[in-house]
Amino acid sequence: MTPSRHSDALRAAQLYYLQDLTMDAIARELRTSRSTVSRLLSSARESGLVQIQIRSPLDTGPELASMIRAEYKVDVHVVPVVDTLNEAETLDRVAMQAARTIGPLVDSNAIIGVAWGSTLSAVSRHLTRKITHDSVIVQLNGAGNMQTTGITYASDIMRRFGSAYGARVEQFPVPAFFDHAATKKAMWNERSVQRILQLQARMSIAIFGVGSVDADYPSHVYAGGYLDEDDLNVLANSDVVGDVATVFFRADGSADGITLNERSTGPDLAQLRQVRRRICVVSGASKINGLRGALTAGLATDLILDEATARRLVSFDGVS
Amino acid sequence: MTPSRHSDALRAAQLYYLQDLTMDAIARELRTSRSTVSRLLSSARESGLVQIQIRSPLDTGPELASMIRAEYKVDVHVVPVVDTLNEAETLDRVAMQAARTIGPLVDSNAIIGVAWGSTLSAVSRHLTRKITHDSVIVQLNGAGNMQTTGITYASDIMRRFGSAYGARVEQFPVPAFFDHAATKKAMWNERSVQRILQLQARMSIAIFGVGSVDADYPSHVYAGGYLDEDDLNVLANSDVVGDVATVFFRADGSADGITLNERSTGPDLAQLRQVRRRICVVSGASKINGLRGALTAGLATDLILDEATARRLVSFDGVS
DNA sequence: AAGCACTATGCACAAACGTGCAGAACGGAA
DNA sequence: TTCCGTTCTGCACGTTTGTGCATAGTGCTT
Repeated sequence: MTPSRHSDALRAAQLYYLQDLTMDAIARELRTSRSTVSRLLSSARESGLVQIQIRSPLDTGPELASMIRAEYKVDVHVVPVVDTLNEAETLDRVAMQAARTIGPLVDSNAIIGVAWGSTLSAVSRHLTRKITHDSVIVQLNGAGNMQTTGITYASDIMRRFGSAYGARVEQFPVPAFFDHAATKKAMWNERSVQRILQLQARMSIAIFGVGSVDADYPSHVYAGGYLDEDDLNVLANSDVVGDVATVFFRADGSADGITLNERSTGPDLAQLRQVRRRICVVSGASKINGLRGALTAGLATDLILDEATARRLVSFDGVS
Repeated sequence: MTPSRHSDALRAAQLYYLQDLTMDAIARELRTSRSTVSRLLSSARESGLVQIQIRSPLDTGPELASMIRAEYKVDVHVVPVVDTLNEAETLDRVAMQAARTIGPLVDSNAIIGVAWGSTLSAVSRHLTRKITHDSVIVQLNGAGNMQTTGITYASDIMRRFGSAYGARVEQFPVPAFFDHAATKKAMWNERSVQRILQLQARMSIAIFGVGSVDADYPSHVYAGGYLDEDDLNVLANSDVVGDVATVFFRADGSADGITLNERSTGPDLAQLRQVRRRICVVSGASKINGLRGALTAGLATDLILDEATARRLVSFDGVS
C-alpha cells in the first residue's frame, strides 16, 4: 500500500514534528494504532522525509569549533567523543555524524564526487536515505591496484551512496596510480575517461577523507599495495605530508613538483578547489599532519572531525 | 552558566539526533542526570539549535498539494486537519505549522516583511526561536485606524517575530488607510517613512495572510473600523475579492484602478512580487475567493493552508 | 558575611515510545 | 477457490522520555 502509506507518513510527520501531537493523538486522527504511527514516523525519518539538522551557532565563544573555523575558514563540525572510545568506535561516530550532516546538503541535480578509503567506507554505511532526482555519484579517483581491480571495495562505497540518494553511480575504472605518467596521459584522452572527468569538473559536492603519511594506522593508500617500495621511499624522503583522493601535498598546501601526482588519478588540487562544497571527514588524531596540509591547501569547505583530533589541531597551531 | 550550558546542549543534540544515543547514555557522557539531558535537548530545540524540517516530496501523485502546486506555481504545505476541529483550532494548527516552516527559511541578514491580522497574530505566537544576526523585521503596512493607533495589536506581532529571531524590529507608524490619497503622497516623502519603504524594497522574505471580502468571519480589515461605510460600499459594489496587507485586488489578480489602494499603506503588488520568498498563510475555507485572487496575482511563492481550504481550492478550479 | 532571589539539578513518578510476536490482510500461483 | 508466502497491524511489555517538586547551587545586594 505504498500510495496512501506514504501520504500517511507525511501526515504523521507533520503532526508529530510540526505540531507536537503525541503518537496517540495522531493514531486517532489517522484511525490506526499508535504502533503503526510509530512505524510511520520511523519510515519518514528513514526515507529522508523528515530532516533533522543541527546548526551550530557560528559565534560560540572561544571553542574548538570556532577556533578552527577562524584559522582555516571552514565550516567545522566537531563530533563529541569520550576518551574511552577506541579508534574504530570513534570512526563510527564520526562517520555517522558525517553521514547525517551530508544528508541535508544533497539535493536534486547534484553531482557528488566521492573518494574511497576506510573513512568513506564508514560514512557510506551510515547514510540516511533521501530521495533526489537526477543526482549523480561520481568516483573521484581510481581504485585498482597491483593485486585487485579495487572494484569491490570502492564500488561498495559508491553503490551505498547511490542507493541512499537514489542517484546514478559513475565508477572510475582505472588503477589508483598508473605505472607510467604517459599511460595516464593516453587514458585521459579516451572518451570513456573523458566522460568521468567532465562529470568531475561539474561536481557540486565532493566528499573525501585525508591520508597522512605518518599516521599510526597508515591509510589504504600507503599500505594496500597501491604503491611499490620505490614510491613509498620517495614519499618518505620528500616533504609530502598527506593526500586527498590519492593526490599528494606538502604541509604548506603546495603540490607542485610532486612526481607521483602525475601518475595519480585523483582530481588535481586546483580543480578540487573549484567545487562549491568540499566535505572532508577525518577521524583519528594521527592524521593530523595530513589534515593540516589539506586545510592549508584550502581543499575543504566543510570539515567533520572527532573532538580529540580537533583539540590537537588547535593545540598544534598554538605551539607553532 | 550560559557558556558551558550552551555547548552541552549542542553536544547533547549531536549525540541524540545525529548519533541516536539515548538520553541515558548522553547523561553518562556529560556526567549529569538524564533529566538534565532531557532539558538540554528541549532548550536546543527551543533555541533553534536543532532544526527539524519536512521536505514534502515534490512529486507525490495526484494529491492536493501537487495539484495546487501545478496550478499556481507555488510551494504548498497542506496542514492536515480533522473535520472535528473548529475555526480557532484550525487556525492554531495552521499557524503552528507555518511558524515551524518559516523557521528554516529565516537566516542572518534577512529583511523580513510582516503583515498583521488574526492569521499573522496566531503565527507569531508559535514561532520557534532561531538565533540570527543583523536580521530586520519590517512592518508591511500601517495598522492605525479611526479608534486606535493600532500600536498594541500589530506591534505585538512584530515584537514576537523580532524576539524569536533576535532581529531588529521596524514598525510602520501610519494608519492602515489614509483618509486622503494626498496625505499618503506627502507622507511617502518624509524621511522617516522613506526609511521603512526602503527596507521594504530590500525584503528577502514577506509573510502575510489574505483577506477575503466575502469571508464568513470578515478579516480585521473589513470589520475593525479601518474603513468607513462609504469605503465598504464601494468595495462591495466593485469586483474586488480580497487583499494582502491592505492592498486590494480582483479575482483575475489585477489591481489597477482600485482607488482604495491609493490610500492604502501596504506595498503595491508589483513591489511585493519582487520579494524572493513570499509566504502566504491561510486558514479557513471562507477565504477562498481572496486566496484565489492572491494566487492568480502571483503574490506568493509559498503557501501554507489547511486541508479543507486546499480541497476547496482545487475543487473550485475543477468546476470553473 | 549574611540574606535573598533566581536558576539549575536530581529524584520519582507518569506519560510516551519502540519492538517482538502472533494473528489478519493481502497478493499472486496453482 | 485454495494455498502459501509476504506484508501489515495491534497488543503487550519493557524501555525511554517529560515534568512537578524539593533541594542545592549561584550571583547579587546590603
